[in-house]
Amino acid sequence: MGKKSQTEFESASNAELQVLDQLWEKSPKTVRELSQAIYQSTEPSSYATVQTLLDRLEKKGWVSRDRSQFRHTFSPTKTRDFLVGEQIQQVANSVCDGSIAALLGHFAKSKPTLSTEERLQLQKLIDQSEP
Amino acid sequence: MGKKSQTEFESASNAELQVLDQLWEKSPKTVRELSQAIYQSTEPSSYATVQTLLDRLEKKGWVSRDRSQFRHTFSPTKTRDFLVGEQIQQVANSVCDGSIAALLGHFAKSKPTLSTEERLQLQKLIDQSEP
DNA sequence: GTCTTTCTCAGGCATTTTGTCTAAGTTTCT
DNA sequence: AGAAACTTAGACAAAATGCCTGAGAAAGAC
Repeated sequence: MGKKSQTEFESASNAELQVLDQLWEKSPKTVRELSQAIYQSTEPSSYATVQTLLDRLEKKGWVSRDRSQFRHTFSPTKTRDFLVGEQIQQVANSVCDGSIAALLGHFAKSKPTLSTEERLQLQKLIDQSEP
Repeated sequence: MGKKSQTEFESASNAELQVLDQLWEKSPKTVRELSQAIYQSTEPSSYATVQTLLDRLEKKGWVSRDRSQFRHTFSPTKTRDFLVGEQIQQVANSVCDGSIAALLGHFAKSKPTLSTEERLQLQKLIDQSEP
C-alpha cells in the first residue's frame, strides 16, 4: 500500500477535456470541426481558443497533430480509459496515500447503495482481474 | 446514467488536504498543533499559513472552528469517506458525464489487474450495497 | 497572377487558485 | 506592566485557466 505513480501526468483542464471528448468520439478532426462542435461557431475567436486548447493538449501529450497537410488534424494519444485510470490514481494519491485499495474502501463507505448497473461494472472489474 | 451531483462542493487544495489529514487523525486541534505537525515549526510564518488554510477550509465548509476559548480549536465536518466520494463523483462528472457506472467501466479497462487487497475491497463494496 | 479566404503561429490578457507571509490589534500569563 | 501567544485582515507572487488579437503563410477562386 502507499504506492505512488511514478509517471506523473499533466492533467487536462475542463475546456481541454471537451476537446478530448470530441476526439474520442471520432478522430482525426480539424480545428474547424472542433470549434463548430464545441462552440457552435467558427468565428476567429472561438477558432483560436480551440487552437490554444489543442496546443496545450499536445504539449501535455494528450493529443497528436498531423502536420503533413496544410489543414492539421488531431487525434487523441490516450484512451478515455487511461484518463480515468489516471484521475482515479490522482485521487488516491491526494487522499489515500496512493493506495487504490484504500480508496475503494473509503468509496464503499461513502456510497451506501450502488445501482444494479454500478454493481455489475464492479463485478466485472473483479472477475476480469483474477491474478 | 448521466446524473449530476446537485450539491456542488468546493474542493480542497493539496495544502488544505494536509490540514484535513491531521484533523482526521485526531481532533479537535489548535493552529499550533497543526503548524507543528505539518511544517515542523511554529514560526509566525508557518503558523499564519496554517491559519489561512484553516480559514479557507472553514469557508468551504470542511472544518468547524470552536471560538469559545481564546485558543480556537478545529475539527473536520466531513469524513474522509465523504471526501473520497466527492472526488470520485468529480472525476465521473468531468470524464463520464457524471455516471459512476461508466466510470467504473472505464476504470476496469484501465486497470487490467488488481491486487488481492483491491479485489477484496471491491467485493466488500458490492456485497454491502445490495439495493 | 492577383485577391480573398483559411490556416498556423506567437503572444497577450484578465481572472481565479494556491501557497505563503507581514502587520496590527487582542487576550492571557507572569 | 510587559512579554508571549492568538486572531484578524490583507497582501503577494506564481501558476492555471479560458479567451482573444494580430501577423504572416498556404490554398483556392476568378
